[in-house]
Amino acid sequence: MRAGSEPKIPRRRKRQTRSDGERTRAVILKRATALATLYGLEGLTIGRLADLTGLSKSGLFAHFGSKENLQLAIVAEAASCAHQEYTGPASKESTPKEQLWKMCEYFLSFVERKVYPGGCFFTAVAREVHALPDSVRRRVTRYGRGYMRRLAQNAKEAILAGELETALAPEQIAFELHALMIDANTLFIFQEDSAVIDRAWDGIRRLLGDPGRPRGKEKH
Amino acid sequence: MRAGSEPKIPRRRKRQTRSDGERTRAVILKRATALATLYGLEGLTIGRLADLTGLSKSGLFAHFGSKENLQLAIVAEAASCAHQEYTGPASKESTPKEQLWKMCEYFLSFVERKVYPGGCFFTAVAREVHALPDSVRRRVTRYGRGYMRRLAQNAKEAILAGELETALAPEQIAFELHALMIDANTLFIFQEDSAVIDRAWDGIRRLLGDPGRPRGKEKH
DNA sequence: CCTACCGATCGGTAGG
DNA sequence: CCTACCGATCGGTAGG
Repeated sequence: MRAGSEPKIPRRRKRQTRSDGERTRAVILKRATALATLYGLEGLTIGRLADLTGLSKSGLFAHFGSKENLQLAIVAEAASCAHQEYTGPASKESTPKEQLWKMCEYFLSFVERKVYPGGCFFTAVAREVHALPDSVRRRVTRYGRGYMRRLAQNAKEAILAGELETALAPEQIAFELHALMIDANTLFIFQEDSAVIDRAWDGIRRLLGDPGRPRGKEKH
Repeated sequence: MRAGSEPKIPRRRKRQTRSDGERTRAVILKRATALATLYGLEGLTIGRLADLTGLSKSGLFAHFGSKENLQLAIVAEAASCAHQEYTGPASKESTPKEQLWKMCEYFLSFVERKVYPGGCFFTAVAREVHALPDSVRRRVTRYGRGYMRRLAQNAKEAILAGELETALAPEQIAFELHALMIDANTLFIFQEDSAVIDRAWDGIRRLLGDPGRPRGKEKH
């Protein structure tokens, strides 16, 4: 993630076509999102991002029009990545309980594989909400609420389907799963303590009542 | 916390004595620490802090000598506040298990009373560790590890003393208590969801095996 | 503790 | 997509 180690976007001799411009934009966004997990949406300046992608500051700026639009595009990219990496694949499971398991498994795998150097994007930028433009703040908090609702909804369906025997309310299960996953994310990234992934699994197994289930290391 | 709503530090006619200077410094530090929980240690600029305290930029700067020293002083102030608010009082309890209860109680009370507008200081600045000077980063991460160790040590002593019957390792109990408290802090501050404090308590009670214990709202 | 400054960088613009 | 700028603000300094 050091500036010098990233390949620059190649200059082309002829005028770029529309699809070239879109490809450039996509490359910028992927790097920007990864970088924002380390330095935040405010700490990621246009100048630094321009250096990192090998464009001039104003050349990069032209792709977005304002820093606020850049931030909104980054949030959208992060949401898309999250859908592709953990929320989406979990939806393909056949039962609510299996979906819940996979939500946890894909999320923790996402963290462990360091898809983003700063771990979960929405956790990383949540701390900045007081400093962000309203539009950006709203989308970040909305995503967080949606994720929590999804966990609770899956837990509720699993209980109703008789798959999950528990004395706890679905919202309680959702909160505790969330706490275990998010704290594992944070401690893994910031204290460089990889044992926390296993500790999170220990708690998840007790919540979902399936202690014999294998950890499941396979990639998806 | 708005700039205009805070009283300025009064100008004095005569040259300030040493104790006046120290009082000014203490006032600056308290406001700076509170502000850092919202905007981070990097987002808190010397200019903004000077406006907020009614000093000139260089007048404020003279108290610390560099931004790094200011950040170190803020971290020390936050650690001192944490000791006074939750870790210290919990140490006065007679048994390890009661200490563990109080660690949770005082921490969640600290969050709920909004002692700092951004909640737990160390959680708030943990996200910035990649952008902070080495000296500052080390002290922040060291504090976090010490807090976790304290939870695990208390859990271990409670188990050895026969106060806490559990199948879990002390480190597992520490991690789960930490996760519940930190996620409650985060959701309380950033999603403005006060139900999470009760959800954290629900999880804590199951971990510490004392479901009949009253919540305990009294201030300390 | 102040005024008056420094070079660097911020987000953003003009014009091509 | 570029060069060449803009005013504002950054951390920090000189000198009192």
